[in-house]
Amino acid sequence: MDKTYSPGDIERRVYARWEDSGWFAPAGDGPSYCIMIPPPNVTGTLHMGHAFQDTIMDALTRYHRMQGDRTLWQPGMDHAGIATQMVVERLLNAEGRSKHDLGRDAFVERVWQWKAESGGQIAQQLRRMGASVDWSRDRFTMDEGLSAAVRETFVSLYDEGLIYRGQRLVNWDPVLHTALSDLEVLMGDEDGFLYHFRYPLSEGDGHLVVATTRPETMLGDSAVAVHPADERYAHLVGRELVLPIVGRRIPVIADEYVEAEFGTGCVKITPAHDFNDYDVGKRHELPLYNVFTDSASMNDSVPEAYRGLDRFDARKAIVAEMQSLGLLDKVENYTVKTPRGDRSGAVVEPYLTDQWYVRIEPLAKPAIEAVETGRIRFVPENWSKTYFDWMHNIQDWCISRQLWWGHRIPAWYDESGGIYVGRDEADVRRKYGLAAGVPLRQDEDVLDTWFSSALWPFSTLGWPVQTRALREFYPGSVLVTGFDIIFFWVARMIMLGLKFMGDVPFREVYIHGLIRDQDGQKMSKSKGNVLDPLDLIDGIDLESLVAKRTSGLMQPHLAPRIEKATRQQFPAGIEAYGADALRFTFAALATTGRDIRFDLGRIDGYRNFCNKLWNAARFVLMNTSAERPQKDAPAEHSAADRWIRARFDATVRQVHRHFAEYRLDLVAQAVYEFTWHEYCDWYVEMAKPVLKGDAVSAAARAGTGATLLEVLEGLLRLLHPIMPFITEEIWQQVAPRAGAAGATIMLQPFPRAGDALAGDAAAADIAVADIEWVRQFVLGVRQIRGEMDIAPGKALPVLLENSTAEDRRRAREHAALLRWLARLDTVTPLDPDEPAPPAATALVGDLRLLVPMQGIIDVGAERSRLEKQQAKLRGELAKAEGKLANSKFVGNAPATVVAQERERAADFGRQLEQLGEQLTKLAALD
RNA sequence: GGGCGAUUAGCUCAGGGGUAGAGCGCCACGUUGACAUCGUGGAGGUCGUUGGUUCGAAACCAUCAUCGCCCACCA
Repeated sequence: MDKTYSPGDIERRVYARWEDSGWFAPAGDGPSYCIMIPPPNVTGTLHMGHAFQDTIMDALTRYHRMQGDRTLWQPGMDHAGIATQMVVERLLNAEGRSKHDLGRDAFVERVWQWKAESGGQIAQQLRRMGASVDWSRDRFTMDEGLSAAVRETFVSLYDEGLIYRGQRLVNWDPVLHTALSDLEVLMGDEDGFLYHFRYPLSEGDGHLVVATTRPETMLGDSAVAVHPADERYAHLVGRELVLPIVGRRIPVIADEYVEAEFGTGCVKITPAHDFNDYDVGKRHELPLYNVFTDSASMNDSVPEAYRGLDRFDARKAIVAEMQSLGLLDKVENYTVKTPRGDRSGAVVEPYLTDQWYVRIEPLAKPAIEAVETGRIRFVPENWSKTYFDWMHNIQDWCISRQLWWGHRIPAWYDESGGIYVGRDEADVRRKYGLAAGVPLRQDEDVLDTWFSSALWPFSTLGWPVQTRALREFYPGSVLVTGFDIIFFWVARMIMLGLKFMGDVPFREVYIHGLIRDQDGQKMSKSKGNVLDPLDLIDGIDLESLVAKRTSGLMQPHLAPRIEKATRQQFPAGIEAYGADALRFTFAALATTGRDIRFDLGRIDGYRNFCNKLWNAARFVLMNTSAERPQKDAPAEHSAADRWIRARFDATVRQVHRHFAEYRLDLVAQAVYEFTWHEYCDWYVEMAKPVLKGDAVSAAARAGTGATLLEVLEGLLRLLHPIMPFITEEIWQQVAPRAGAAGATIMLQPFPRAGDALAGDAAAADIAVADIEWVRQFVLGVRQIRGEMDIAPGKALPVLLENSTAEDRRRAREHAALLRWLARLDTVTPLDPDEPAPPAATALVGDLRLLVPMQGIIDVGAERSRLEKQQAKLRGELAKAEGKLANSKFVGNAPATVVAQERERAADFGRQLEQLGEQLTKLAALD
């Protein structure tokens, strides 16, 4: 083995072997365990959020697989309608063509071609992360099977009256020319203006002043509304105004919707271009005047001067004309709530169109109950509140999109507009008894991408065919996802899963936090703070990193700033940390449900952790026999052996508990602590005198060798779910010596509580107590050494004062250990009446360790050292005594707490006494 | 306007009614045959504010402050 762990050489080889061997597929006859991957967009590449999420899912998957569960981690990708169409359109544009030049069929063909050539890069990147998904079951939402599931659900919902077609206002993206669901519209605060316009009365003098942020829509006004209780305007209700520029007569109406306190208390009503106005219009039976084209320029219904103008140009022109007419009352600066499409960034318009909707309430009801009754559990629990809030206020879901890439809506129209819904045209003709001669044309629209995503938990398993996989793996065990898609995806899966499978799609929903940069900023291309997980695995030099971050920017003028920040933060580029270090970092940061600042310091530390493990393994391999020990060869376990086994066992128990609670951060912390600070820092050091000492029996040597190997082998299995690569690589060498057989660590049993323990519990208890004593002893000597500046290499004599028989037994039995760990020369108990030489002191309970000072130690320094300890102890003692003197404490606190406090106070007292004695002796030397 | 979350060491974060923790960083010492991606020792915190509950609060409750996020139709 090399002196330093170098992941690059190992990871690809190890992964290829796992994949080629088919080990990711469900196996065995244990209970089913299933996680569905949230399908990444086919256009996507792996970002930090994916890498984090994949680490969590893979750790859970590997843990359960090792537990013997029949485990499936289902992979796949999403066709991502709008995103993918935009990518391919951009490519066409670069060739100087548009999708209309190609026509629908050729365009769709082109998208498939793009997918075959450049789509799904993320699958390769997932492999680099070590993801143990079952590639043999890989799915794509536009696969024939999944498309059949989409058609089946659509037809079924339609037949049941849960899907309908209707004309109403939708969120219209005038750039992409498609409808959007409410969720795809992002509301933002933007600087704008509030314009106050005068609308003259049609008869007599006077006018009303209306305030609007959207002057261009006034061309479509069909009323002005005031509040019914607003006395200022009560006399005008029912009269008419002349709509300026247009000249149309419009009524003044009264409606509760108006807030009398806002602005002038008069609102212009434009039913065709505002969701609220639409409702007002309905209540008052107002006419709708649509003034926009589908690109949101003015249509032919408006006065000639405005026809064809873009909406924002029209706005300026209308304000100018109102001003020249003397009808512009005033203009105020105003923060405008602006809706934008989440993909295009275009300002979205409420626009009157025919669209398909899912009637959501009947589906939402059981989905709410499923969470209320605990059939689905959110982790952490508080996300269920978010879920309920949304589900209780949910609106019908607009599922049609005016795109070409996606699942075409399985609806056909006859020449008079009759609607027929079926699996295909033949099915429709059969179902509705339409003769072959009746011309039918299919709906041009496709379905919202999230419609097919909502079916993912069962469509991937073969539904509507009743497959074995469906029986085995539905419902899934847990869904691992970010809170940002609870509405988009989680809620819809629950609704459709309950509807079509009659059961929840998963038992638990584990919601993880969002990965942010070291300053808490969201990572984004335009901020230039994106980290690519692959760069953390493989490393990247500074110039490549700068080039990567500054190329392809939407706003190229940001490049210099990004470059500067990048050069400052990564003067030497990014080191190659390896996938395991990255995964361990994610696991360690995976505290539930809060944002995560990705701190490079952490990954640095965990790379070192990999190296530590690697070197511990090197030590073990170099110092144990390659021969498997004979079954009946005499082996004898030392206290240290029993101690480390007990510690390992305690760690195993913790890990199981933390996995059950999805606390990967605590799993990581527990295994880190054990590996570094118990196994390496103490046990490996304790093993050295046994393995290398002269006066050691073969049986003792065998016992320690076996313990080193067996605990390491178990530890590798314990670490495997989080660090699959390095554990596999080491395990291949360690396992045979530790008596473990098998082709791969990933199919070995996960350590169970009790496995590692050797011998009876009583012996283990004694061993643990002895080793704790040894550690206190060693720490005491080291502290003297460190604080008194004694060379680490200098062997010291230690005298034991005030020792019990137990102390002397321990000192005798563990003399070799003490000498090695604390670099001691001799350990000598003093008789009770034997005079002690001047010495530096450390306490182990009531036992006083003395390091004689002649020539080594400065009396003054030792005194001030002891005085410092004394001061600390006095503080603690005062606190404890204060409590004990408080009769309320003694009277009310539980007896055990009081007893514990008494004990503490007594301990402090004794220690102070010891220190005091020692100080007196030192004082006598001055 | 509603809702949620956060506030603990210089930084990133655990913890949780009775002794304040980790990693990184910092200081000192160290080329002891696993590892300098290391070892040993050390310094460093009145746990955001103000009240309350309690024998006891960093933890529970309330209030405020600051920051972040989600939802919502005052034009």
